[in-house]
Amino acid sequence: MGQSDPVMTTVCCGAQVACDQCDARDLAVCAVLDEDELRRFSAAATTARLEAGQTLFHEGEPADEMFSLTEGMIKLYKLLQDGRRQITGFLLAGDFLGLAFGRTYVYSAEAVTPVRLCRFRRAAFLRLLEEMPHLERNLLGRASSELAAAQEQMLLLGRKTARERLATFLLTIAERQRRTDSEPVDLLMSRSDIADYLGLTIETVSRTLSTMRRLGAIALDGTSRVYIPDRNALRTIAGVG
Amino acid sequence: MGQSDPVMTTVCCGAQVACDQCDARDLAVCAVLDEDELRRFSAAATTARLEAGQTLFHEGEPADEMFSLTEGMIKLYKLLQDGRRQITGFLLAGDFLGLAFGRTYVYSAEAVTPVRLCRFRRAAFLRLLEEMPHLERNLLGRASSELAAAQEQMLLLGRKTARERLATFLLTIAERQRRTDSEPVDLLMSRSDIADYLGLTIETVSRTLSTMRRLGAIALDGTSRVYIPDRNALRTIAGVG
DNA sequence: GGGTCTCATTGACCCACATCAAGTTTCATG
DNA sequence: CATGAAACTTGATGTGGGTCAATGAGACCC
Repeated sequence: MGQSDPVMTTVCCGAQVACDQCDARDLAVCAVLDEDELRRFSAAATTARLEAGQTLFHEGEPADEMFSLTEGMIKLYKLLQDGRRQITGFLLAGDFLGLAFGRTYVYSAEAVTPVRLCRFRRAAFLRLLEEMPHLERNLLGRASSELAAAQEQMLLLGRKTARERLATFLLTIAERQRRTDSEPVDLLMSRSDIADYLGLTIETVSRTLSTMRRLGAIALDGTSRVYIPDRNALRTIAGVG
Repeated sequence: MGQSDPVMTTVCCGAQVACDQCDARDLAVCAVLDEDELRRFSAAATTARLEAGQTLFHEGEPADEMFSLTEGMIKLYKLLQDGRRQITGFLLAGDFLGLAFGRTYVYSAEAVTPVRLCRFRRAAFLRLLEEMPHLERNLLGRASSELAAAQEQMLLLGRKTARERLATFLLTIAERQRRTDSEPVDLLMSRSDIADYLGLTIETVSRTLSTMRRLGAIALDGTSRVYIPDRNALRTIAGVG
């Protein structure tokens, strides 16, 4: 999947208008900019779209663009030469990706669903960063929470059982989607993505979900809709975290 | 280990002098400051010392101090309630820790060797951050590399075998210590720390090191001195990475 | 120099999860 | 609505690394 080139729809101008209508307007880095800053910011941006399965960039490629995700879901992953894959994160609207002070990307990025992004030339973005201290502070805050999430994930990968991993994963998704206890969550990604995110195989993911269903901890509607009748019960299974 | 309170040796003034003699002067965040900035910076700092095994802070405590490590090694870790532990990193001179925009520390920090640190009140540090854009950029750069390291570690924890984990670990240490191929590296930390960093048990760490010794990939001098005769051979075992 | 404490190594056995192999469901397409 | 492919589930079996237990090796102290 995703070996074709990304579809880059460049919007010539009218970026200001686009920002007003943007789903991520209050979530993304641009939320901290004033009107004038936003104008300069959006002038430096073009927009891009990808279909599900398309690759935005590969680990090791020169990192000369940075992105702000405005719609859809993107997964970040790293590969070993024999094809073993570790997904290091799923990004949603408002998330920033591609920040690299080194020369190359340190992970690959691929669309899980159709996505829209704002796209910046690296040099242009770094210039904006110098001009706008808010922006830098916001990115530092983002990096700092991402780091905390990464450490949480290390705890999961290094020390949790399969059942604890799945429970933790479902709770995290439920919180990100801000669903109440009775509303279902939408996984969006495949079993294979979940497995590669949790350091398991698809079979173990499937079996563990089935067991949790049998125990009444979750209910499944189709393959990607999950009901969590009692979040605290799941928290117990997750080993809190 | 490390349940006693940290020993905080507050140096009343003379911080400027201390900076001149500091091992980490060119490695730490202060490396980017000019003379005047450094004066203000060091005025806001006190110094602290910890013995091996002492705890600097615990996960969940209010994060009202931040630290720059100037000497020795500190480990960061997270715990599950039943005591399972994941070490998320080992810090050396020049590393910064405790940066938290949230209210509490997201990990615990404990001295592996005797350490010295510069210590800042959170509010004072954040004020310095506003005044000194270099500083903020430097921290963003640090956060960004830490994030890359964290993702590399997720790949290790989620997808590598015990042998690959150990090989990767030894190579990383060898690079951090900038040893030539023939010089030995010093582990400093215990088998239990290594195990909790690599998501293994002490027995597996020990067995795997013994196997690697038998294969000639490494030689051991005592328990913590490791010779790596051919780093490329180890790289092959590590699955490059 | 012997005692003891901690840490590391080694061995025997076990189990959670991986692997291999069928099915089964879902969904796109004519 | 039939058809095929891809994704998912389930079952049978294997195994890497965990668990439990014993032994060895330093370090420190009297």
